[in-house]
Amino acid sequence: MSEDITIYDIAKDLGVSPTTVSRALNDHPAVNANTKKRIYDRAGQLGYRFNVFASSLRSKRTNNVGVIVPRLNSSFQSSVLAGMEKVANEAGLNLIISQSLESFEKEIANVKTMYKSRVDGLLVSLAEKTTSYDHFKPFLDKKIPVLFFDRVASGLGCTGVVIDNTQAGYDATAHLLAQGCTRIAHVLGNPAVNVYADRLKGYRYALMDQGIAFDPELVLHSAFTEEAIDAIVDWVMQRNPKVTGLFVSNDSAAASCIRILKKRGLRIPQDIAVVGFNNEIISRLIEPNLTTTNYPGFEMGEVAMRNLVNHLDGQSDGLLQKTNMITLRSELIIRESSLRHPG
Amino acid sequence: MSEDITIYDIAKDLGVSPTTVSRALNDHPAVNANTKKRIYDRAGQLGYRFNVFASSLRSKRTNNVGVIVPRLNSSFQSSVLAGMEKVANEAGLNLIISQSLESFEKEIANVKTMYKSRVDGLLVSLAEKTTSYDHFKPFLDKKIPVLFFDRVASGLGCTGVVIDNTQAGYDATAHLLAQGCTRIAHVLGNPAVNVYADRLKGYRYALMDQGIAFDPELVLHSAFTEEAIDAIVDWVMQRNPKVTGLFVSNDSAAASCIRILKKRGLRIPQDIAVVGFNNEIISRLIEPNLTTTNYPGFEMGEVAMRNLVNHLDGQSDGLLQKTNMITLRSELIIRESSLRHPG
DNA sequence: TTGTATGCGTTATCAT
DNA sequence: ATGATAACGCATACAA
Repeated sequence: MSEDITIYDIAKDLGVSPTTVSRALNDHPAVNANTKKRIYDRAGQLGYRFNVFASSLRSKRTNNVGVIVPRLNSSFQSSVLAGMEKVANEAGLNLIISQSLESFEKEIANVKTMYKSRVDGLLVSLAEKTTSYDHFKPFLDKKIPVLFFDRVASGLGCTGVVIDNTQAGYDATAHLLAQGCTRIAHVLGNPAVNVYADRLKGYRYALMDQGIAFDPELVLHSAFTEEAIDAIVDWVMQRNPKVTGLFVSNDSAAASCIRILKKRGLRIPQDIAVVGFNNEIISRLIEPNLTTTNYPGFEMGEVAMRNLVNHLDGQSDGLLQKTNMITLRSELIIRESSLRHPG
Repeated sequence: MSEDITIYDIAKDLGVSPTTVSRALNDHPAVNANTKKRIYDRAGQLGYRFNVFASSLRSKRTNNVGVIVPRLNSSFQSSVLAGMEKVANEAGLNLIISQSLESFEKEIANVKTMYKSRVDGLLVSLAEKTTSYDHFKPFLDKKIPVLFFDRVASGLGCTGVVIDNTQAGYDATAHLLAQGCTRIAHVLGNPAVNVYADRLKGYRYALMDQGIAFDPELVLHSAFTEEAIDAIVDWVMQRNPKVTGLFVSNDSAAASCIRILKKRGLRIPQDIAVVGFNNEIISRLIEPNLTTTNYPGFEMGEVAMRNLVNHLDGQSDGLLQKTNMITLRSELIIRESSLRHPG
């Protein structure tokens, strides 16, 4: 457990003041290039390690930003994080990542931990079960920036990075209609979450535009847990008249539905055309391949982090305050699970 | 941006010394229960926030532990992290998580970041591309504990938490042999990684035990990237005499292979029986369902973190030093993709 | 361009 | 059971 080298050691060693060493190591412009080089080199030789705690204590900046996601085990979230990490690295920020596992309690605990860790900013995609936003209040009170991505909180005055879920829901439904489906069932998650609420809205608009009456009997709220999938399929098969199109707001759930529907003797897409959401890897492995909406994960991560960085650097106080929602492009990817009229 | 409350504020407010406040907040036994309660309450009222930086600066402990995983988007890794988080929470430790995306360079950068962050300990599952362990030297030099899980480094004297990959590889191969496959191909990742090397060993032992000569023509090293999958299938189909069993050391790759093999007109398992590895969700969605080896992710996370915690608490200096490898139980899960003789 | 002095908020040490 | 004091390593206001 060798002793840690400090800027005092380097200073003494080189016959300069600790201030100069500090400045040199922070690449301060007012330090002689020569001196700077000598200090850099000596620091390297001595195995100097910058003390983030002393620095944070003094400067009141931690260079840590917190990220809270519902689940880590999705290719979408992994892409988001990769995008965030890229931008954060360039800006010299570290990421503290945690997952809420869709639980409200766990999200509250995570936010509290982030607060105690004194992150400079927070990036959040809300848990499915989140029902209020009080847990973010300490951040807002202290004016620590909070940005949301994908699953955003409304009414907090925080910037959000999203896709146009209403449009995406509309496109998915319109596609099913164009394939000749008239009885289209829609399965979504917690309707308090913007992504599900908006897609449902799009579903209704698309029906409306085709003069088809909205039937609440064709809308199901599901927890999307493994156990819930069987219930979804049961529900679908019990609809009367028969459902000919199924729009599930989640790829894994949609894929599982396809599997079970096939087991029960239904042909996809002839008997039921199926559309998912998110373009997870599974959508290209299930048979038939799943029609879905592509989510720009990496880009969403980049944009969210870039905005936070700009805010922290004070480059965009005016801009960010006014920006309330940043919308990225998404697209419907049509595959065999919904293609009834090839061509 | 209200001013932060410090223990001095609480002390002044209550007419006690800052030392007492510090002790009370750390639940020091030598503080009067009454005083303690008064301090707790007042801290709450004033909105006091513990300053981790001042604390870390003085105590030289950060209560942060770093975790580096190859990829976050797998249900296995997500389980591992959940297990780690559970134990870490109970011990009052925070997790700093980062992904190497299987890249050696990125792993080096991650380790460096963890070092600069002064984590109290490090938990690592190596990247596929990692070829040396020099980047861990700063940790070892400073006697900061490094533990490996799943993909472990040998020769560093660090504890590792693993499953018996040799046995698992043996069981998978023996199962294929029992199903009547004699020409069994094996596809693995970087053979420098223990998990692949050991499973290959198991594959060879199983063949040996059935008196079947090992044929290097039946072993393929793959990067397991999306692009590499087609190459795997091409390779499999070019083997001569025909391959009747396929053991792929990765579930997603195995699932993709099944999909493509089916497209090319082969029946699974009649023409080729397929076995994967890891029991990822995909293994139960692909058709036919994939035979695979179940990995105890959550438990692996718990065990690894528990060992680190014990080490940090100095509870087990003797024990951990001597423990070099902790092996958890895994099991072959037989599903339709390899079942040629039902019963 | 460089240096001096001080403080950030906590905990360790020693004392009472 | 409680307190006084110093120290952790760095950054900054001010001075030169």
